[in-house]
Amino acid sequence: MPEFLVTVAVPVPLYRGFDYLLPAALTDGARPGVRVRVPFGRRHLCGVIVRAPFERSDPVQDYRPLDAIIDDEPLLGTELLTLCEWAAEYYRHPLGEVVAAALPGGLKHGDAAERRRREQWMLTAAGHDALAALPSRHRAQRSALEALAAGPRDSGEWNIPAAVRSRLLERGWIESRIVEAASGAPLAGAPTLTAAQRTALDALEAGDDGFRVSLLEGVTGSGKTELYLRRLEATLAAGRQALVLVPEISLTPQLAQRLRERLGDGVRSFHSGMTDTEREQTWLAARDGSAAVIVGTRSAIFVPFARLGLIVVDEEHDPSYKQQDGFRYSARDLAVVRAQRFGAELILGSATPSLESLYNARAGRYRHVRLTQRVLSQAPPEIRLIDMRGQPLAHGLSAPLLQALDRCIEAGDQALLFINRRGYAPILLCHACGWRAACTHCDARLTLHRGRQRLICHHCGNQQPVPRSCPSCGAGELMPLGHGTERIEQALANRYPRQRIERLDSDRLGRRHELERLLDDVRARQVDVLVGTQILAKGHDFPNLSLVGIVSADQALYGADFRAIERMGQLVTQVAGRAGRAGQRGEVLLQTHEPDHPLLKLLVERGYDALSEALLAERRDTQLPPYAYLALLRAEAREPAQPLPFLRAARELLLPMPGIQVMEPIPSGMERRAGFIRAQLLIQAERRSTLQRALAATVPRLAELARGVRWSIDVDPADLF
DNA sequence: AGCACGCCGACT
DNA sequence: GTCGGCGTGCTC
Repeated sequence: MPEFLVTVAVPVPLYRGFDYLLPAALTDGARPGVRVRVPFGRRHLCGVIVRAPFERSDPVQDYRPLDAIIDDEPLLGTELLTLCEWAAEYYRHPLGEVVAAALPGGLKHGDAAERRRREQWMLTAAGHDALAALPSRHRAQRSALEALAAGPRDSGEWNIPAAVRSRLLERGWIESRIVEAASGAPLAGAPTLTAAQRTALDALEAGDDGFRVSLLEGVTGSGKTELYLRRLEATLAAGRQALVLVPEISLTPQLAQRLRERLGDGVRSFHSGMTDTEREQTWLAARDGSAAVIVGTRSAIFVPFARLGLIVVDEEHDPSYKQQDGFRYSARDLAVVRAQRFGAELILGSATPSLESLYNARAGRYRHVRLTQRVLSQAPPEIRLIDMRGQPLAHGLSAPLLQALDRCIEAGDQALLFINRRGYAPILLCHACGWRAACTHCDARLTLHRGRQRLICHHCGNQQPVPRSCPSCGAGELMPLGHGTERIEQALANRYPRQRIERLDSDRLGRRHELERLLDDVRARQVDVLVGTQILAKGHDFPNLSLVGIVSADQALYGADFRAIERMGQLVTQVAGRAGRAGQRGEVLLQTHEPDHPLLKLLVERGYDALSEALLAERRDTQLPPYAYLALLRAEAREPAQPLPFLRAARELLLPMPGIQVMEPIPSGMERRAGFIRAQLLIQAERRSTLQRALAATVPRLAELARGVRWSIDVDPADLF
């Protein structure tokens, strides 16, 4: 009697398939995509069958039988499974780990794939009355009730503190109900499109249904979201589902709510801020077709769909679509692959498209749809450079910027200041001996955080108390050098004691409700000046800003990374775009010590289009992406002598491969980080396929060379540090 | 990544 | 004399 084997993807970092004997009693259910429990060494793991049963041909090899089959039906359909296989190949990451990354929480560990009934919260009649009568000092209750007044919310998507919820429940103002499936009808109708939006929508719609990629380039305020909505409506009307990706968790509730108003309550969120159960339920709801639209962050690219018709990647240029550790995939690039294999439509939206997408549009692979006018038709903000050289500065702020702030505040308008640096000051210096607070684990200075009274390393998270006197000479006065968001916030609070100054950076994002409340206050014009980092550039809507100040963008101009200027252009344009949205033209001031830098001038005088044009020409001349393909082999070890020899050995493996260039291994930008010495090897190719071939032949062999060295391969690296 | 096996230092 | 350090080797 012949024996049968199945290949199982096991969640371990190994580049091999693992074959298991299939017990005769289990033959029927063993299909690709089905989860199984398998013995692995001394452990038992949950894996996924990736190859249908095949007859055993090797009589010598010792196989172990699998323990059990978990699913009756494949949990991963062909579509998701082949996406995982493609991603594992392309990013050179073990398939078992890719599959594990695609499965949410409990499902990854073998929990039964059961759809629970869906619980929703809604207002009672008493709740409606209470909302009208509630004193405004009950802020938390009020905003919770207001959220429900707009319509029922899924228990997982109604982010309020448990204490507030139980208080409301006690008073009989809210109730929960179990619903079977999405049922709510849209609450809002569609607004009339502007002529420009109409033209753009026609361009998105033209041609047959099915696979197509459109790069929707639209300046801030040009109404991209309305176009997404139109295509989403059409997709749902055709009985298909849609996936909408956003770069940041904090953007999901906002967008999900807006979509829900128009598309009904089949809109569900999916992101890492949800509990395992919530994510698992949403994942299953998309898979069985009962969730119509999923709004999510990067990891949502692996949500399965019964009938996927449309993917939208909002702010497609955003670097957070690239995972920066472990399985280093790009959700935006996988969206292209997924849409193509599934015959779905893909819209890449941005006010500042990545050079990759512009290049693809230019090459005719993507439709290039432009929305150059703002809906409210005011002129786009003009960016004015402030030459800081030799100027007196108050906490990093020049006289012209401070004067503009004065005028803005006097007029009762709102201002935004952008600085891409958290904390109070990036350096703490001893005035007497020159000592600087440094991280003991990294080649980095510690950042002074005054609010928390701590010195913090932004690279490894290491913290220590702020010393009273210099630890080196014992005598000197310690002075903060440079400026972060905290310091600017404080300087402004001192200058404008009667105004409300708020800070928005990842340090303040601890509690989700806090962010939403702060944004509400900003929109209600209760905040006069908002100081923050790049979070401000990520699509939050501030309708009342009349002044945007960019404290500095100079770092990018000296930045070693080849994408630094592209990023700077995107950030500056995005932040500037926040200015002057509702009727009034905004003012944008950019402080710099490099007012003559040609690319900075180009951006300011002729805009992101012209900058991207120039950068593309530069990339072509230097043979960098998108005109070439890169992979970066990173290595790190506790022992300083280890990474480079490992990379040299890896280079020897790679050198004979045709069609690629292999650079000399070099120490990483920050050589020591979190106690590890790091180095990297850059591989370059003119064609994706030759790079792929070279990596396929060499990467699985690297494990043998790695003695005490941790390594990882990064295909299409986002930065070269 | 786990989890074992295996050969050298400070403890009851 | 044992407990335990983490080097290295393997996982169908």
